[in-house]
Amino acid sequence: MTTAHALGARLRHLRKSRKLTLSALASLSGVAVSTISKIENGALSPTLDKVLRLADGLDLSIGQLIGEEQIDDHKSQPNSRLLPARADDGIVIDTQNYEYRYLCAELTNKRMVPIHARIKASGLQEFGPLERHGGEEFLIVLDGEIEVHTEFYAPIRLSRGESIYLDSTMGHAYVSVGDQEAEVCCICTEPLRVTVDGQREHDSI
Amino acid sequence: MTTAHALGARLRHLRKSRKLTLSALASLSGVAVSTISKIENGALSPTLDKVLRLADGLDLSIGQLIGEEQIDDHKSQPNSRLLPARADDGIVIDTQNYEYRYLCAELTNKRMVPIHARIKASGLQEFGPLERHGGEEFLIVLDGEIEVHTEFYAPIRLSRGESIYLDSTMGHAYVSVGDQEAEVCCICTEPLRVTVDGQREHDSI
DNA sequence: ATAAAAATTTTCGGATACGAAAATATTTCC
DNA sequence: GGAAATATTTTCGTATCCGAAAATTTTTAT
Repeated sequence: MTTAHALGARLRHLRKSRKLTLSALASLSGVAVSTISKIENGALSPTLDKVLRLADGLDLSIGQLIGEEQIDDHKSQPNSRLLPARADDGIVIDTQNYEYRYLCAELTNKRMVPIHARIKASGLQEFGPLERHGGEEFLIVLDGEIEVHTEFYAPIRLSRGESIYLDSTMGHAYVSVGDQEAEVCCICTEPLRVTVDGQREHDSI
Repeated sequence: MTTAHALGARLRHLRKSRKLTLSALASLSGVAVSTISKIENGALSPTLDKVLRLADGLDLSIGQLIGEEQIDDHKSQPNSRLLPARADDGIVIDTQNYEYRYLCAELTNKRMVPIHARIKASGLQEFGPLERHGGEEFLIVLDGEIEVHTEFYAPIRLSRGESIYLDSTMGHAYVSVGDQEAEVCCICTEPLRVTVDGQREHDSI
């Protein structure tokens, strides 16, 4: 198992990147200098106790220290990305039930997936089986009127300006009401990977 | 530090709840029966190596085993929450620049915060200092026309149906263009905690 | 209730983690 | 370059982890 060695390298990297000396980390963590040195060199397999103290001293969770868990600069690091979506930007994807466009798709690594959609289906039987995927979604009606069908709730009508929040793992379908095709904006927390003609869609986040 | 003892209790609980005997877990994890027994009784402080093997045997991350990290049913467990937001639902919050409502606020523990807002400010000097907070946000113009001012980009105009995605840590301000107050829908990935009259707002997620 | 089986704890010797201090290596400053 | 300061590694004695097997406790079956 390469884990012991990997932890050493990782620890050294984390310590150095914070410009800490062995003794600085020793006093932060309460672990002896010599012990940290040996851990970094893979010369011993530390007890949990020491690892926890070190994680604490470095202000990390143990998962982050041993590399199981991502070190999340996401939250603290002030990013400054921005991308507007114009009226007809993006590739239009045409499916049985929706004609939709991913908004701001050029911006990658987003935490939300905004989608503009025109709802073609106007009845549940026309729609087919309910859709389900990971995460949560929020939808707001931009134009027209829709009906939201789900696995566990009675159908819900939404008109222009109204919105809904739901767990995407629950089966769901949006259909237009009336003769006009409704327009909506839907924001998901996870990429859809909807199947189109049996093929998996590209990542959209 | 009560940690050693706590880990023991936790481990025992996790093992029992899976109906595993010491020797069953021993063969799953590769840690000797006697060692597991001692760990459970707090009679020794295990090495990281053993803890990792145990976590692996129990199919947990180390953070989950020692209790730093939630055992996350979130991802696998299919939730089925749903909440529509009607045209005038929710409490209206009136600030200098925006008059806004949290949508679907009755649904808690969401991963996104949807907000409906009317943009009162119509110039940057009227707006005051740029806002900044954690996470990311997506905004779509429902009515009227707005101008997006940010810390690092030239102002961007958006009209009805257009949208923008940005990192909320970057300073930003939305102002209406023209005499009409624009209406927008904004979705954030983290609660805002905007200060109103110096007081921190309640959680909105 | 008693024996047999299974599960857990204890024992004990060898292996190894640990920290203080010594030895070595690296950096800083004339 | 050389001395002083700082940082890191090594040494070594003690404490403790670890696993095999023995001892004990708990469960099962009759």
